[in-house]
Amino acid sequence: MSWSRHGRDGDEGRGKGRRSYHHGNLREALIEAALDLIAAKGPAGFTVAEAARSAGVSPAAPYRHFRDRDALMADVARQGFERFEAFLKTAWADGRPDSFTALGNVGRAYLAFARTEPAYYSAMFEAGVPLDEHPELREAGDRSFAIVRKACEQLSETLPKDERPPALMMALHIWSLSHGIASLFARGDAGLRKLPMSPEDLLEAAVLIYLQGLGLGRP
Amino acid sequence: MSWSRHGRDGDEGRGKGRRSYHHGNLREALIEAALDLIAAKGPAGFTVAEAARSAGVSPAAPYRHFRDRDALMADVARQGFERFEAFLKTAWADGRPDSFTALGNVGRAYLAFARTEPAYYSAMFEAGVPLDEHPELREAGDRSFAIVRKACEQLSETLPKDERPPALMMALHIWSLSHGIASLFARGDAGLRKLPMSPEDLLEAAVLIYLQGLGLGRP
DNA sequence: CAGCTCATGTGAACAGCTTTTACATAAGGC
DNA sequence: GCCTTATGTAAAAGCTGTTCACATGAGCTG
Repeated sequence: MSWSRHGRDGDEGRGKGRRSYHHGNLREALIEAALDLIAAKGPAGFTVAEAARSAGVSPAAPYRHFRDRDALMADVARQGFERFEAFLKTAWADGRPDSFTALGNVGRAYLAFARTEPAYYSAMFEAGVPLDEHPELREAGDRSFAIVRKACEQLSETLPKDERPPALMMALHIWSLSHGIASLFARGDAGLRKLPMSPEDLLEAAVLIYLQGLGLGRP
Repeated sequence: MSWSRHGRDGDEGRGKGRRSYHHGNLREALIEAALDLIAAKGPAGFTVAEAARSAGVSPAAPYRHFRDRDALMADVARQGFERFEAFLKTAWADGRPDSFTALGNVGRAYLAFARTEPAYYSAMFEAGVPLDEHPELREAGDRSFAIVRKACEQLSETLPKDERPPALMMALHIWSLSHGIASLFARGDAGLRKLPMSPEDLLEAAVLIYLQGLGLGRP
């Protein structure tokens, strides 16, 4: 919340208590405000005007930093994918202690991200930002996917060469499963379906069964 | 498109060429207009005003039939779930020729619906209609899910009693997988990710591997 | 058929949103 | 110290959702 404005400190950060004409860090302040709004009212409830208000600037100011509403949303999503990638990478931990366990950790991390950062997750997957008009978004998404792909590759290679399933397909399956569970049962808290078990357990069971079917049972 | 207005015919249906004061079938005309708009511009692009315009009535008229924008969207989604249920039920075909094959047909039907009715699918899963405020929506969704559950039950029962996986869990897994693939790769045509295989093949492979893992390989 | 009632439409209005335009301000390099 | 340029404002146009009082006419009741 303390965006600091070029290092000078003062009593800013209290909503409209801004003194200088220039904000100093409006771009990030807007993204942060957008995140709060999306978390509170869903991706459709986010408005440029309210983000501007919450950053203490006029409704026109955001357009110095973003072409339009979609561009702001796309930037939120891009930032989300970057954090997502880092989060998954940490969970994967270069395949330690073993690729089987590590892949399970990636799955849990996927759901944990959807649950603890529902605003990012919404912007990334549910805001309907057209990927064709925001190629940087697609690339950021691909980088996240690459982690899962890498994990599947490494796990697949624990099998003898002629029994290895195609890693790309595995990755697509596990990604789809995780995304399905996340968007049906594990995003935020509003308007979601109830479940007789935790989403994490549901995903873990599915992955175990799936890997069993590939001949990749627990080592 | 020819809503017929109490059976009388004339040259209506040409946009604003309506003669009588009362529309006669506004409710359904609005739902149809909403579907077209959602299909064309996504769930966020749909506006009550434009739906009213396309039905040839004033912007206030829709509020005689729907409490607000969300209520209209929820009704579209409800209708979508009803068609979805019927569609899945047909694909299931009471488990013929055998429950294994029939479950595969249900999966294909799931994706086919998402692809051929992207507007319904959007309204059902991506519009962010709060389920708590529209219980009839949740119930309609549950009825669709029940088909998948039934299919899993019947397939599970082809195994000896002590080897049967819990049908509810199976159904959740397969539903999540289908939904994940549908929303990542198989809805409409805009802004989606490319795939090295058809979504149908991707899903079929996943389900086969999953069932294999449960000890439910092809009979 | 006359008349009443009620569902369903209209028009006008308000508030809020997105986005553009012309103008204001200040930061930083010459 | 001045000039350029990035970044802010105010005002406006054209949308939107939604509500209000009022208009219309379909169908029942007598």
